[in-house]
Amino acid sequence: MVCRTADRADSTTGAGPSVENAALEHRCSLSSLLRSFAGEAAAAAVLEDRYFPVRPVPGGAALVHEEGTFRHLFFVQSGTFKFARCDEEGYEQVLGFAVRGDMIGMDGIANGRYTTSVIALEDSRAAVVAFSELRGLEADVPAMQGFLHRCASREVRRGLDALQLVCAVGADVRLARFLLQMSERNALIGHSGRRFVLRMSRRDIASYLGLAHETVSRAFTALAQGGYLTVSQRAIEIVDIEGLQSFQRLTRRTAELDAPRPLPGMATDAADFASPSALGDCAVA
Amino acid sequence: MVCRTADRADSTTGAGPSVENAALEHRCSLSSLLRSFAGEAAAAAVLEDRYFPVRPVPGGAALVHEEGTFRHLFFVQSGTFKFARCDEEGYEQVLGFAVRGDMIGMDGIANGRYTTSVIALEDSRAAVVAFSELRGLEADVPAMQGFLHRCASREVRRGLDALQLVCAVGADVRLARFLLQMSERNALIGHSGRRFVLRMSRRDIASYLGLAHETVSRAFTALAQGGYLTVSQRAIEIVDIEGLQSFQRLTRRTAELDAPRPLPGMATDAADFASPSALGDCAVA
DNA sequence: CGCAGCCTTGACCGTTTTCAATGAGGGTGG
DNA sequence: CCACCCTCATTGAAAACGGTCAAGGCTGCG
Repeated sequence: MVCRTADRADSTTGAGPSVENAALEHRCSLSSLLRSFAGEAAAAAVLEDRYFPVRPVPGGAALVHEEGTFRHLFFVQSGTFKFARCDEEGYEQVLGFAVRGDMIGMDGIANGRYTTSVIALEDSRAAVVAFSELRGLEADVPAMQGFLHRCASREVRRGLDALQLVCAVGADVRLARFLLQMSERNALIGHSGRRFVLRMSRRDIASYLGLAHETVSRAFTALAQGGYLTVSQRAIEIVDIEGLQSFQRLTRRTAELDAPRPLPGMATDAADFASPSALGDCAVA
Repeated sequence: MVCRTADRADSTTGAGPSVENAALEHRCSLSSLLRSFAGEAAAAAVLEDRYFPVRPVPGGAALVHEEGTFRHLFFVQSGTFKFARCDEEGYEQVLGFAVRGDMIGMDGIANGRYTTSVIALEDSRAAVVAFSELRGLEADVPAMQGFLHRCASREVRRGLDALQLVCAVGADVRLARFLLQMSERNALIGHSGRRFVLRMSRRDIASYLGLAHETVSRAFTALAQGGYLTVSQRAIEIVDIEGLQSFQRLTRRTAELDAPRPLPGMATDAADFASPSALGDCAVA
């Protein structure tokens, strides 16, 4: 499964403290965790540091199994994971991807079982934190206040973004949105937003976008011919990011924008708006 | 449309003000909140009860605006809401629905702004709780321990379910999945899972499923002709729920089921299933 | 009663899926 | 070291599916 990824090295050492010896390879401090997941300020506010084990996951192996008992949350340190569910026929539906800075396992809290498998796409590492311990930490460490809530909120938002990505448009627009999203996430963790290597197969992308993998392939060549990007296997370079962004806005169903509902009740709430101007009228035409 | 409702605005400010006379219509106790959202046990454990304002939202009006400042979480008491985003062309993408027992607003915690509009599909009511107050409650009231985490987890899971629903299949299978999901949620809140009335228009369903509304209409008649259900406008009766469930499993791409990956790293996670030691073995081969 | 949305149905056309064939890259074992 | 196998990616061609356009029925409301 390929680790010809020279570029991975730096990302590994990225946030951590001194990764000098083997011992630290497999541990991760609370402060470095907070640095990645809650910002520098929170990390600096940690007085008494603590350490968590880090689990290395070889490419293709599972970090979490669908239906597995929930006990831990995971924080991606390096590498890439995919979330997936299998229906009983064995068809695998990819539901998302996680890179450094993403939390894994939230979905398990409610019912005590994870609801998706989480599989490494390359050799990866994730800090392992028992949920119970994390809750104790939230109570004890001021800098941790609301940590889980913010992580959870991010997850929810990411889910909504993913939904919006998948819905409502043609194949190449979907792919454009996907690539822009990957670009953005790459940039967020300090990599290039213009040049990057996709760590997932075409088939994974296709599953995620709800398309046939051949269609994804064709969409790639279409975007390349459109001059938006160059593709060489999984290596992507976005050469016209603005063009791609405006292309991505294209929605097929432009006809429906009229839906001029006169709105029966009116009582929306000014209060939710900070500023008076507000884009308020969006929802309710 | 706009808010000629300047007067109503105060209801947003939450906790405090004039909830005096209309009284119980517009208030909701902490214990009843917990009953719906965390179970009877939690509700019974409340010693000192408290009350939250309940906001009535007429059908078609917005409870929350995309981009609105995050201050409150909402707990649906009655009625139905849809989550939606508008792209700049004005096309409305529906991202989900909420009924009694669902929480609204989680997505706002991370960045201080809501990321979707939330619009009532019929006359509805939602309890309004300031986030800050809720956090205080979690600290003070034992029965509230972990309340937000569980709610958040449910949201995450719901998002994943929605994603899975939308992806990867033909139109009528999507509709079948949607209806089964609605059925299940209806049953969860004590209504019939066999007969129910959809509160959203075909267009909303279509947007949610990423289809044209005509296609949704055709899918309804297809399922009806298949003998799975009867449809009269928005009233649904599922007559063959097992049949519908097995139909829903049909994935187009059945060819891919072969993908018999022997899963290279297998070491996966005995840890996740296994006992307490769990984290010890992070050094999975 | 008549208007306005909503839902349904039909026909046509474009996109995507499916089936099939080919080539590139990597790993394994002779 | 090379042949072989396997997976991944790409491309072509035919067929199916869903989208778009258009028309008509249904329901609720003024």
